[in-house]
Amino acid sequence: MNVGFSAHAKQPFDKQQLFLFDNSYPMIISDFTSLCREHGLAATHQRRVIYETVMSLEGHPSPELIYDAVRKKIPSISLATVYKNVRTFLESGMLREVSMHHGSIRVEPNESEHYHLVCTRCRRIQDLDPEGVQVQALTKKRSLKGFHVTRIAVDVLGICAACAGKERATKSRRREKPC
Amino acid sequence: MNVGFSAHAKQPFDKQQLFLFDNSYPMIISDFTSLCREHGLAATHQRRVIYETVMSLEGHPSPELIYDAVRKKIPSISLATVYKNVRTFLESGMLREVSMHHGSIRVEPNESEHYHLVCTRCRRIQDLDPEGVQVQALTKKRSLKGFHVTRIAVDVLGICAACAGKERATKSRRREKPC
DNA sequence: CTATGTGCAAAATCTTTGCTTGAAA
DNA sequence: TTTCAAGCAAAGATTTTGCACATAG
Repeated sequence: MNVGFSAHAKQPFDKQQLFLFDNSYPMIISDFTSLCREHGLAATHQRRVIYETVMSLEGHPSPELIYDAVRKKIPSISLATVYKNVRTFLESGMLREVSMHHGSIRVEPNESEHYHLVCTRCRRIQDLDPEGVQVQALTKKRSLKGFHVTRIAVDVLGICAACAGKERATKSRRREKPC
Repeated sequence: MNVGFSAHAKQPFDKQQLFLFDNSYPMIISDFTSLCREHGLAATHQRRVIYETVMSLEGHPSPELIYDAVRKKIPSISLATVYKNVRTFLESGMLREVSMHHGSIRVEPNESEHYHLVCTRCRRIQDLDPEGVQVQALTKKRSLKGFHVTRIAVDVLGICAACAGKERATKSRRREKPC
């Protein structure tokens, strides 16, 4: 089941208009409170403002930038609260990351062409053979104009077998060290 | 022009065996010293050990992990030297990152399916329409076994127009704030 | 009421910087 | 012998944590 915005609902964040796609027909769910309930979270004022702020921002904001924007509406909010809630939203699936943040730089010693399998729970990275997948079509797009392509990185995101097992056992949502 | 290792040169890092592919035929270049010369870097002992250590490591090591491994060979090396050289190698193209590290988490408010155009110089991220590119073939690979795929992220890496312009003007290699 | 979230301050990580000494070209 | 790198210590940036108080359910 996917949660998403209608194509135009984006710009000034037309608040209570979230849609829930069920692979068959869209159904309207009331508001942020329901969205939180869907994800098992308390619908606090701070959360609502953080979420709406993120959705209203252009680009790919960092926690600091979100904090700066949220402070205009709740001057007393703390950076820790923004961090905690961004993390909570990411873990619950209400928001997602541009690409998996590993906390530190990761160097790639494997010089051969390959993709990655990245676990969003434990952040483990495994190499993946690219056989039969052609993303090179991307380098021919006119929308690239001015951009000099050097490489195309493909990350297959999901839950690794080890984490899926643990999940069933513990129901924990905590971020974990790589399996 | 691509610099790479032969398929089997990987395991215990068969040192002086680097190959230079010219899109036509491979030619052998002498050693680490030549590789450094190719990239305009001084071939110091520390650099050699750091580079060889990275290439010998399995997985996708962080600077800390590289530091731990290098210290076994040069106990007096400093973490700062490892950081400086990892950065130097990444910027010169002698090594590459698993995926672009942005220093902080980046949240994706755009819920529609799209890819990213990422500048490796200024790290700016732009959205890219995925029209006509099918990476879904990846979800059918048997090598995925046990991994539950939720999303496939595609990053087109390269140099944005603004950075390409600056490069020509200043020849600077410094990491810069997004254009 | 009871469980969860917030705010604050402090700590833990990760990374860079300035400067002096040392090594490479 | 000049230029670039290493080592060290300190600072800067990013993220998490513990705890007292507040709020949602």
